[in-house]
Amino acid sequence: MASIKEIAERTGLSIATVSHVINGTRKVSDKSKALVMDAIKETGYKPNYAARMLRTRRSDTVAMLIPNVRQGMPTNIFFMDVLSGAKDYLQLVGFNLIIATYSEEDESDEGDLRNLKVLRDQWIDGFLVVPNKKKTAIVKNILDNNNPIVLLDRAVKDLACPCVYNDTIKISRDVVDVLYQEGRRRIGYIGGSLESFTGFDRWKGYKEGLSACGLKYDEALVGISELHTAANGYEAAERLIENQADAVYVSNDVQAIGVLRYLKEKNIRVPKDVAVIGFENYEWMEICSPRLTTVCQEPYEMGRIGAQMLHRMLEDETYSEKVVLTPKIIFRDSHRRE
Amino acid sequence: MASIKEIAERTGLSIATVSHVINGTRKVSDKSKALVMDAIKETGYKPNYAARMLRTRRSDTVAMLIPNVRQGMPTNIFFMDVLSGAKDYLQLVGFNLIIATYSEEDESDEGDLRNLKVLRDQWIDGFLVVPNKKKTAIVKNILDNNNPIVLLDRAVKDLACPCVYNDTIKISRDVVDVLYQEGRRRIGYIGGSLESFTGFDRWKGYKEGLSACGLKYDEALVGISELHTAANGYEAAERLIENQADAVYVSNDVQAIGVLRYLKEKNIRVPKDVAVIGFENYEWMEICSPRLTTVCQEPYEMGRIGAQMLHRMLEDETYSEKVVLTPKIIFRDSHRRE
DNA sequence: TTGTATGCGTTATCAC
DNA sequence: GTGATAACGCATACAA
Repeated sequence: MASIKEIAERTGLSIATVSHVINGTRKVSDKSKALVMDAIKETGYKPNYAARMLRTRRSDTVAMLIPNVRQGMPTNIFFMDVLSGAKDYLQLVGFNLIIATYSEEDESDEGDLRNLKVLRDQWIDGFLVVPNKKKTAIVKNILDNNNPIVLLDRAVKDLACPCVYNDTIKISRDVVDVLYQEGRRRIGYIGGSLESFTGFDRWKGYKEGLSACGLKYDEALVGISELHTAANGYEAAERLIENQADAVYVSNDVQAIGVLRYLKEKNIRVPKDVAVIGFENYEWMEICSPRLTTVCQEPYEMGRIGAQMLHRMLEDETYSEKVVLTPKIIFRDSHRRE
Repeated sequence: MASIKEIAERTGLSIATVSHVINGTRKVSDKSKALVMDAIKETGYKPNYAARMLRTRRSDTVAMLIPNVRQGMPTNIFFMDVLSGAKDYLQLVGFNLIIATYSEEDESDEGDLRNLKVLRDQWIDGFLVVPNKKKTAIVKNILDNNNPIVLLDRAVKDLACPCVYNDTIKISRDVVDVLYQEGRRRIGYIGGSLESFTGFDRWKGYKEGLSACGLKYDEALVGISELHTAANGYEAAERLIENQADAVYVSNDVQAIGVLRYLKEKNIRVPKDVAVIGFENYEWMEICSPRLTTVCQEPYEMGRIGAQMLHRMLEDETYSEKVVLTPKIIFRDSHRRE
């Protein structure tokens, strides 16, 4: 591998000049410039990443930390889209993106801090993190080390750091309102753990939505489960239906699968007997019977904007912002009165 | 940030000894060892990644290159699983994983080579690549630079490099056989471009399967489209049904969505009127009507094995292997005679 | 407009 | 068992 020294020798110029040509960091005569360019082309010279990094203390690399994703799960579409958004932006501005995960189940913070090489070695310029309510240690660790960080998807309220997240509470209120407008009065809720950021907000919005409509919050119509599995959704649906729910807001895609399976098995007509509104907006929701009305987040945008914010933070230390995205409801057939 | 020099000073030992303690690379007295460990703990010293990299010429970082993924697509589940498998293994053995994508549409090879920073800068220890039939330039470029590479999902036959892929031809033959055993005689095929590795093999297996059953290959029962979209699947289904297909093998998940939508709209009963076998094995296929019988690949395994192979190549230059995975058919309800 | 020389933090070679 | 020191390739302060 050719080095800058070789280019200098070939061109009869100094290392300094060559370096300045490469980085455009001071005035160089056109003649020298051309000389250097030619030599670079001939030798196929590439600046040594490690050497540059050692000198400049910048790696042009950011890491994205997400919770461990289960195999074959629709949720993976969400994370992949977030990832794509971030990656597309970073690739554009010449940054590398490292991907790492932490375990959602493992309770010990120390485990993550020990296992995440990317946190241990201090060479990453900045972090994009999808945080977990139980695992704020990772975020704190990054902040303690004075590393730039942008939180994705979930805002950590007691932590003053930049983030991009969805206004889940508002959209959940809207969902309830839609169902109410369609004449539903026993509107149920199925969702994930209240210990999770997203689980809590979606549930909170549901509750607020009820009272905005003048409806009572009824535990019998609420199914919360720690794990997001189709089986959980199935069981929750069973209970809600037994308690005469006439509408269900399922606040995550995996449980929605279970809910739909239950309704189909029991020949409960959607939306005639029970209206359903789901979460996330994937193509496959088009082929449910009937086509599923859902809340639509914009994961790609979230990733892209987050990466952009982080990039800006790397150039301007004082920059900090909280960006709130507004999810939309995609109206299909499963919510409306027939 | 504390450096190795500081540790040396604190302990009264030399830099060399400290380095050897850290790397376990030569005998050091227990006493010195303890001294160093203590100093490291006190100062929170971390070896400088760039400096080490500069010296050793190893980054302990590999990059995964995949085709650009469209937003909200089930295919993303597949890639995310591949990614997870690779990442889990690499995280375990202390490697970083960089993720980058190339555009499937962009015809110019040069575009990718120019835009992919990870290919330009030569600091990645090895590559995991999901190749594209039209874009072998990326693979060749990596090989030309003498970088270790493992191909994922798709084997490039004229290129002798290690890979993990599925025996798609065989499983496609099996799919046809299953439908034949169920009494179907007008078995159609819907899939993606024959210009793609996967598209070609699935189609080839279908064709071979037909002749193994003594059935004629009939163009009227075959719908190939360049783009994998639900809309394409829809149109293809329309044509096949008009031509009296009594079974359809849809060889990718996105088009399957379109096919199912068409059949539902036209009230064509599955599997009574038309049997359907799909591809990929995601949870949402459970809630189709009826539950969709599908070919099941193991993307997570593929990623994990690929990473493992690459890791081994980095330690042993002579190592090279081709691993063939065997997909399975997940039997649900959409294939069987009622 | 250009060149010289120093140092970034390691690892590894050689010497003791 | 241990230490001194060169070298990795680059960016930059200082000098000309």
